[in-house]
Amino acid sequence: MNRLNDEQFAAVNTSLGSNLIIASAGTGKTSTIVARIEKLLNDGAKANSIMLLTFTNKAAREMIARLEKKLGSSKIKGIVSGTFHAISLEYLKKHKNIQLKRNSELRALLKSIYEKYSPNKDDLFDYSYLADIYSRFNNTNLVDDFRGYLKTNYEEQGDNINFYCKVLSEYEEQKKAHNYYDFDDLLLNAKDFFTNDYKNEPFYEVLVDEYQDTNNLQSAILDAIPKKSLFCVGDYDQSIYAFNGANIEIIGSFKDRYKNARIYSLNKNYRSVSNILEFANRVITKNERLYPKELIVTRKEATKPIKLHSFNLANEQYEFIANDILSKLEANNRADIAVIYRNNSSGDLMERSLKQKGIKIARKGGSSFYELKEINTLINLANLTNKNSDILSFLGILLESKGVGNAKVNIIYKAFLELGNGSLLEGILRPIKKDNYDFLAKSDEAFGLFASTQNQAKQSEFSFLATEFKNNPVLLLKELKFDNVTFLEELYKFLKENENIDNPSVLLNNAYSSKIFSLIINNLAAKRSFKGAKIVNEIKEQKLENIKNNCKYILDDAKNYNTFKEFYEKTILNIDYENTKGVQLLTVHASKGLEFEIVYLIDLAQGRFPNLKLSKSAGGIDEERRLFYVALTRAKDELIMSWAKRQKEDDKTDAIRSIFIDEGKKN
DNA sequence: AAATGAAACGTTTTT
DNA sequence: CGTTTCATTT
Repeated sequence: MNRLNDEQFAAVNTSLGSNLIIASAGTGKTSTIVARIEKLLNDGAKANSIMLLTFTNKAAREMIARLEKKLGSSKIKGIVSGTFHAISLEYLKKHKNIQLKRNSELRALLKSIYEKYSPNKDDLFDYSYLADIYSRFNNTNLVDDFRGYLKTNYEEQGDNINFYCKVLSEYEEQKKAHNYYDFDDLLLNAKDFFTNDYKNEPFYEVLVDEYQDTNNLQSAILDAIPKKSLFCVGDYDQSIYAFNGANIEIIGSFKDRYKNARIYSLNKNYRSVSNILEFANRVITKNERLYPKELIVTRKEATKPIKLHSFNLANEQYEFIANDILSKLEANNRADIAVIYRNNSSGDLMERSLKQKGIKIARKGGSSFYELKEINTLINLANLTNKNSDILSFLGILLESKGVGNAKVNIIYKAFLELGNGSLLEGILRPIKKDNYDFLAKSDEAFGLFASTQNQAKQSEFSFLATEFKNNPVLLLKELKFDNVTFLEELYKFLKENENIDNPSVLLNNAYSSKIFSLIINNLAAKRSFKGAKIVNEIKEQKLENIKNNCKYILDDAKNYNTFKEFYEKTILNIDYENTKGVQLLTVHASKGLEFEIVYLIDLAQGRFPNLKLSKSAGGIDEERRLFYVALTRAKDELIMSWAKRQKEDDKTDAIRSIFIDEGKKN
């Protein structure tokens, strides 16, 4: 779509200031943003004075690619683009030492502090819920401190609040000591940075895509960025991230918050055929209209009827859909077909049914790829070769050694740190030499376990080790068992050979083919192949194959980066590898911004979608309805809905079909 | 006191 | 499936 329609043209050519573009689903929002940037550049704006904020890094990449195709790379070089998080990191790391960490890793840290102080009471929030609340607080409340926030919102927790505050303040101290940052820290620090430390020229214009999903903190960052003009594009009907703090009021109150704000809307839908669009429109009009708008059909061709299939059992549904997809593969590309669901768990069984029929799939998200143990192990191993003494990576690796738990990891970690004068890597590779190591015992009570009389005898026990590692004083630790020692030696070998390698592809490939890695994944495959108290060898082989396949993705992806740190940060920011070669399996949330010729919308049982438990909190039933609307409007030509009365055979009651289906039906 | 292994549990969504 | 809990082992 190269030519702009009247609505788009008006938006693209608006003057500098505060502009909000209400872009309904499929109305050419991306083209509009791309055209706007092109116009700014033609007006003489410097590329590096344009900032483009998107919800995913993939979206940013695609828009930049489109601009590059149109204008050539030299003209657009310097445009600041990416998610709030990615751009924040970009700026912050110029001034600070930032060790970006995955949420799951930092949760482990929080957990350990939580458990250290935990009073034995049964009305306590568990650490994970506490982490959620804390994150919510950070993203939404810019006024109170955490204690005040808890007192206001969780008054009934009483004295527990003191405990929570203590845990979180120590957590913050720990993070600071290691320079650990999580997603929220990136935003919090970015807000500070743009408020106090940003000294360059103001931006010519800041453009924001998916504006309906910004939260209060992100909105504050926007306000803090010095700029001449703001260009926000969004659709309140597609606001689906309330759980993440997204505040629909931000788009709703645009006119009130910015003086002389101009509002444009894009209503002509180029994506979907009429019956799908009309269905979606009927559903979404049940929600309050924040700005008047309507979706206008432009595709007037004949339509295929929207289908609805009902089943008694979820598995029958998956089976049917797999067959239905199979029948369409002659006429359609796999990647033009999507199966969309509310909960990731729907994807697991759907995936299995499709695979059984030999249909290639590409699944997005899910039990996050980067949270897989094998992937984390690979990344942790590589991460240990760099110079910072990363206890979280060390913990991740050492816990895989039999007979080592949290407590022992700590002892070993501290010993290496002492022996390396503060550097873990040095402690493992080149421990300092002393006549005796009693000083370790005095430095921390954990080392009370050292006894100099035992030291000599103990050390000689390990003379069989093949490497220099046999002389490492860490072996004096009396709680190291035979297995642990050989495990540590394998770690030593890996680090020794890779300490000076920074190329992520080489480093990860070496980690992948290392002995220590094969030890770990063997255990992992064994764990995953337990059937009734026994390891089934056939399954184990298959799991091992799975693990290796998972690793291949990441080994492939690593080729795109020059330094390990760059790779590491990008994987955490979820700058994902392309996988568009199969039938697309994805959650509604992950489908945002995408479109497919054929869409299967599955598991539309009341309770599941809308999720009734959740609709009592956060965005409520309206948000669930918006989710449904987003799912519907992904479909270009064909929409097939389905649901089952029972998820499992032994479910006690039958579900009814989603009320949203009935809302969309013509009267 | 720490680690293990078996058994029960529950499971939204993402940067 | 991974996580949590509990009883048992080291």
